[in-house]
Amino acid sequence: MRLVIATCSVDYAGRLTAHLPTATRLIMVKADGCIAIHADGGAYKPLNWMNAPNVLTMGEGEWVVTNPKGETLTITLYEVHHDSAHELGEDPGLSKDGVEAHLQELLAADPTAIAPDLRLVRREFFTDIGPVDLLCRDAEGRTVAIEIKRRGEIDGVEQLTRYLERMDLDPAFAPVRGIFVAQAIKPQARTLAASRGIECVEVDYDELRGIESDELRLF
Amino acid sequence: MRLVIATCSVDYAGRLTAHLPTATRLIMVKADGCIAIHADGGAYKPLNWMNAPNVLTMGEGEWVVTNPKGETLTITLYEVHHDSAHELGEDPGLSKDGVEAHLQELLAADPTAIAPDLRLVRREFFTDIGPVDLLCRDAEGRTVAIEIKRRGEIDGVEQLTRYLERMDLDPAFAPVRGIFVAQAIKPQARTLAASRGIECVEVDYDELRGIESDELRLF
DNA sequence: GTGTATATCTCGGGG
DNA sequence: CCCCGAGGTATACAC
Repeated sequence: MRLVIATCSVDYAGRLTAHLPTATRLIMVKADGCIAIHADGGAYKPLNWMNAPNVLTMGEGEWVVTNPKGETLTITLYEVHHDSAHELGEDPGLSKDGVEAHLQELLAADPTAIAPDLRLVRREFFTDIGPVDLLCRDAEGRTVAIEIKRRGEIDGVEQLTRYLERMDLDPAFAPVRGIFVAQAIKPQARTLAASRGIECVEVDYDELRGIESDELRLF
Repeated sequence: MRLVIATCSVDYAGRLTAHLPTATRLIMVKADGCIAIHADGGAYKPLNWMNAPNVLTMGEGEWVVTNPKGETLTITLYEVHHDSAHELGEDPGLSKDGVEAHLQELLAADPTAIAPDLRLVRREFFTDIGPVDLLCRDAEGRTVAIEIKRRGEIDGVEQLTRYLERMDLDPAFAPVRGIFVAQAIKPQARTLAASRGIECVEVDYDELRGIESDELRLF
């Protein structure tokens, strides 16, 4: 990784055009070729950047980065205050816990946490417009499509609505019952769901993990 | 801005928990207090970060960052390879061109670029679920709701559909004609729009700017 | 503050 | 390659 602190101006031309007036900034050049220009504030997002793959041409006081899509980033250097290079090596990468995938896993293992009469038919059931998180059947033998979100907002209801619309076209499934599941469901999402006949269920992630642990302990 | 290259491990506990095994990385500390940990590759997003406002406690071989929401980032330092601080000063900020706002401006100035019989009634017409980009009337006197996007994807069609549903409840408007406008419209968005009776129009940004320039030149 | 829409979103997975 | 969906999304802006 190369770190350059320089007084510079920057121009990006690609999906949009953007210009940075002259000021002192950090230019970060990573081993994979991607470049980011940071100011001394404003969260983690750089002011300008260019992802790999790209080609970096370092001219006299001007760096030009181009990528295969025809986007260009032009850095005009007026003064370099610092320039150092560092060998970092491969990064073992980040491990995460607590995201939707895990929530889906827990609920797939025990759909009765959503409603007592559910049994799982498939996880990630593919319709031609995308995957339904959980496909179940209820006590009456009705097909149940379940959309799981960490946070229950309007988007998720829209998504489930699309799946329901689609599956209702198939007589083998129709009429499909829809359940929207999240750790917390916002009032507007709840209202929209209600107006479309979709049930809402809130689940507690920690509690689910607790239940799972308890069940494991029984064996 | 302080730049530290160090062999370290990192743990984040907050909206989720995440762990980074020991490796050499860049730790960037910005003037506003926000911290980002970068590997030597993988685009501009840091592996871990903590935005301002937060409190950084630098102990012996361990930095702990906490924010008001109770999230914590713990950096365990094993070896520091580089440590430098730099005065960057205020950044004048980025100016952009070519985003949706400008596209909307150009089309508001001349809705006939969308369809020859349109005349503008209002820009940013507020319904109770959000603003319609352009509200027009056509030659037949029908109300036309127009949603403008840089890239035409399914979300935009959903958005326009919600506005149309809403406005159709008002007899003063119904039946509302819907037009989805973008520089390029993806096939699935087109299909969804068609199934909902929404028209699709692609516009060329450079051409619009050209037309605008021509008109200005006439005066 | 909540709600809504945007982003050069980024990033990853599946067909 | 595109499409789709998630994100510790972040960010801006209206109410």
